[in-house]
Amino acid sequence: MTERDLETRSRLLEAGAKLFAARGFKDVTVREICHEARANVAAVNYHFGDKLGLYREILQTAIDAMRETNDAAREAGRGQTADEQLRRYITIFVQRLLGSKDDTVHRLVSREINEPTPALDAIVEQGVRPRIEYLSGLVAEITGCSPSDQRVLRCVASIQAQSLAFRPNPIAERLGLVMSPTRANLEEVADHIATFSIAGVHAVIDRVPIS
Amino acid sequence: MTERDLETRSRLLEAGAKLFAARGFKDVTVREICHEARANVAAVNYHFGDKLGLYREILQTAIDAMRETNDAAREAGRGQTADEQLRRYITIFVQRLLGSKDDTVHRLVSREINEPTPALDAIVEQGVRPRIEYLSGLVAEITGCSPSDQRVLRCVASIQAQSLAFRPNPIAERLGLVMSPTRANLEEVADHIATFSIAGVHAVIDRVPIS
DNA sequence: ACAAATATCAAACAAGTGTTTTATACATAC
DNA sequence: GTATGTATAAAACACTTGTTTGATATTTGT
Repeated sequence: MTERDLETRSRLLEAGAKLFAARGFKDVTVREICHEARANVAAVNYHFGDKLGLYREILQTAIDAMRETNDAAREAGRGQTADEQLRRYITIFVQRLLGSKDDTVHRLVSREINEPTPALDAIVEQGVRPRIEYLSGLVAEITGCSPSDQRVLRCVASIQAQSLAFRPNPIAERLGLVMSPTRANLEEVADHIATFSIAGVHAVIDRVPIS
Repeated sequence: MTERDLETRSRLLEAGAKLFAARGFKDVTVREICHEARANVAAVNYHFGDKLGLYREILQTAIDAMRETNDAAREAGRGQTADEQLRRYITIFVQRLLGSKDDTVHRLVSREINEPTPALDAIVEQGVRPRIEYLSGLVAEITGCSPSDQRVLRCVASIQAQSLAFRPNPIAERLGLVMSPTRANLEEVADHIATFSIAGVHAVIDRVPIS
């Protein structure tokens, strides 16, 4: 491993992350990646075995970022009431999701959801499951139900779905619903999701007596 | 146009719809479609000009189905209170989305959202925009805000996001959150989204005074 | 300094893509 | 019946894909 090697290797990782996030695994060619990284066409196969090897390594850094966000969002709520923990979790999550200039991580994960590759398992186990389990625990505490109660899981799905919905996307764009990533707007969105969701959780549980 | 012609043409449409829904526009080859339809490789180009022509025609039937669902969901709430109109709209929508055995339509639209083709415009204008505008009007009526109020639009996004979230997907599957499409479960999910959302809408508006 | 391992490069490979061509069957109209 | 427009078929075309090859630098260990 020479210094130059590391440089080429990391340039490939960087270019690959950018392109995979923008257009998905299958739609990006190794030639594009190598051109973007100013490397030879054979570079990907030499350094990562094959295209999927490069993708896996890129995805792992995305997964690590998910875990980090997860930890930060949990930490933000320590010692608070369950409602407030939920609010802070949503806030941190939305800020990371919508507020960072580089949302490569989330775009990668989002792509993986819609066109799974063999690397999906790692995302689910290391990135998504911890998130769902924490939210389930929180909603269970709020409602007094079991974390595995179907009503709890539905609430978690509702919360998670909203958090992802406010990412810029071609449809919202075409509808003129540009959610510009202003700092103020960001807080408003996070506040919206939190308020909307907390009220939703309470309503769903109040509607039917706790089993 | 002989009878045999019509048969081949419609076989191509059928096979294309099935395959495009399952794997998206780019991932399906013309050869696959023609094989599935027991037609020659040149059949697609002969009958539809090119691959995109076939896709456009398939997608148009999906758009028509969206409009039909939209109309039915509106009709279901005639003469009711705004809250009840919203509840019924969500119910109809969720039933169509999750309850039909053949969800080709929604899978096609979903794919188009995540990897847009030149045909996305038609979906947005004819399928999505009417839906958003109706929901905006409804939420505006519930809250007393303008339909173009940012808070109203955020609520609409929250509602729509939840409706789409409960579709079976590889991640929910891997997490063991199998939402089996039972009839009972279907009603529960629709009820959950409606109750959760109506409470959410009221909470979001109560929190900040109406402008 | 020299040999061995490592990294880069241009070129080619094998497989697959959408599309076009050319020829043949088929139906319908005159 | 023959001509005409339509539909199907096999083959080839032009191009792109991920990957491999073999040669040439470059760095490293001694």
